[in-house]
Amino acid sequence: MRRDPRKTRQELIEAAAAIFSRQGYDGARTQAIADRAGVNKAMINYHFGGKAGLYEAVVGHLVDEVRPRLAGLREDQDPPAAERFRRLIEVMGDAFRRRPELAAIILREHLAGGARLSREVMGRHLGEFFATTRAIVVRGVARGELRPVDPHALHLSLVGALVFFIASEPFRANAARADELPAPAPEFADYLDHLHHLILDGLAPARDARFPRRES
Amino acid sequence: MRRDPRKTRQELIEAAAAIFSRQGYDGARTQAIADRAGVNKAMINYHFGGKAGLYEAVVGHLVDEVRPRLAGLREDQDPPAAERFRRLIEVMGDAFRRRPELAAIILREHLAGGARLSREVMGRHLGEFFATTRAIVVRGVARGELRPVDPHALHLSLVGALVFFIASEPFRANAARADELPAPAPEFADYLDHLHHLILDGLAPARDARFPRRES
DNA sequence: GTCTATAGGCTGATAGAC
DNA sequence: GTCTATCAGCCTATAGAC
Repeated sequence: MRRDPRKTRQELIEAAAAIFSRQGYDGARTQAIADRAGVNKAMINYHFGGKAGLYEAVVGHLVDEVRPRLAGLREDQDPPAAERFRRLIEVMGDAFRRRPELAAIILREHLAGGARLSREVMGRHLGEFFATTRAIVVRGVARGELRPVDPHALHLSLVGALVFFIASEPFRANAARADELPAPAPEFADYLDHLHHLILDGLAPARDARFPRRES
Repeated sequence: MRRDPRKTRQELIEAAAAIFSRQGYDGARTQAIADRAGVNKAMINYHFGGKAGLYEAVVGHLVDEVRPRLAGLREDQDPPAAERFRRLIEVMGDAFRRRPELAAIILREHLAGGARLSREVMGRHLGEFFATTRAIVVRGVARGELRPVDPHALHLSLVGALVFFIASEPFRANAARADELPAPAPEFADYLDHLHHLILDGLAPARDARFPRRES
């Protein structure tokens, strides 16, 4: 049967994203990916040159979905830092909610040292990612809206906190099922609020005027 | 040649910790573990019943190294929340600096949903971990030292930020080598300070009186 | 307890028909 | 472009000598 080759590629990438993110590169079986995509295993080699090529295509595809929105955030320098952070968290949160695979794959690739990524994906895309946080911090400090802070440190803590929430969801679900956790995990939207508030004011009691209040 | 069986077990666990943390469970080769430990591959099956058993032994061993220090933190309720957080970050940071494998394995296991862990390791140990953060938060809020905050959310953001820093070290080293990152990563000790300050005061400008100042 | 040799299963990749 | 059939390699686990 003759299908649309673009559809084949697309379906392979979607299936691969799901499986690579859950099983990891080494744990993923090309047979499972092909089955999930509903295409023949040989198509992986025909269209992507093999498992490694498919993996790279997946990462590039996922990263490209977020890039334009991050670029917009980086360039719109007018809003105050608090508002820009809110948008940054919203954009990243939205990307991760719609594509939990992205969070898992970012983490797995960090753990692997980026060894499987082409220089292009690794440097350019993730460099831009960091540049967005840095742009907000530098501007905010210059305006006196933020205390002086290492942008790199803030970026790592923000991304780490965000990615970990998504990536640990299967674990928490498992632990909750086993009644091992004494408290339920927060909803994702609440967690994003929490992060925003934490970044702006930390845990300082009520004197905060920066985080938009909801109660009182 | 007749060796000390306890030494064989110990060396296998050490070697396995290094290799599992870098390559992941599926990526790890039992041959590589045996080579690194300087023992025969068949010893893995003799002493641990196979690859899976060795993995569980590794996780249990790593987690047990931190447990007593966390328990101490949980029970010493006298110091103010700011100080208890400082100690918590110090203890976790110290554990991760001495054993980067722990951070990587925690992350990988979260990604895998904890499927490879016995209920004991999963629930008891990590439940205690969360309980420590929660104890500090609950007490701090009750004393008015902290604003009301979801302990679970704080725990996730704190652990995520910390674990991600360690786990992404290979990636950053790689990116730095390729001149892809515009700024050097912070030192670990500085990052711990950053986290402590972030948790206490966020990015609020100078009005902070909670984080111990160093300059001025 | 330790080692060697080997079995047995599975995986990614390819050759070739259509 | 897609599929079937098949291969060669690798990896874990085991049987058995020492």
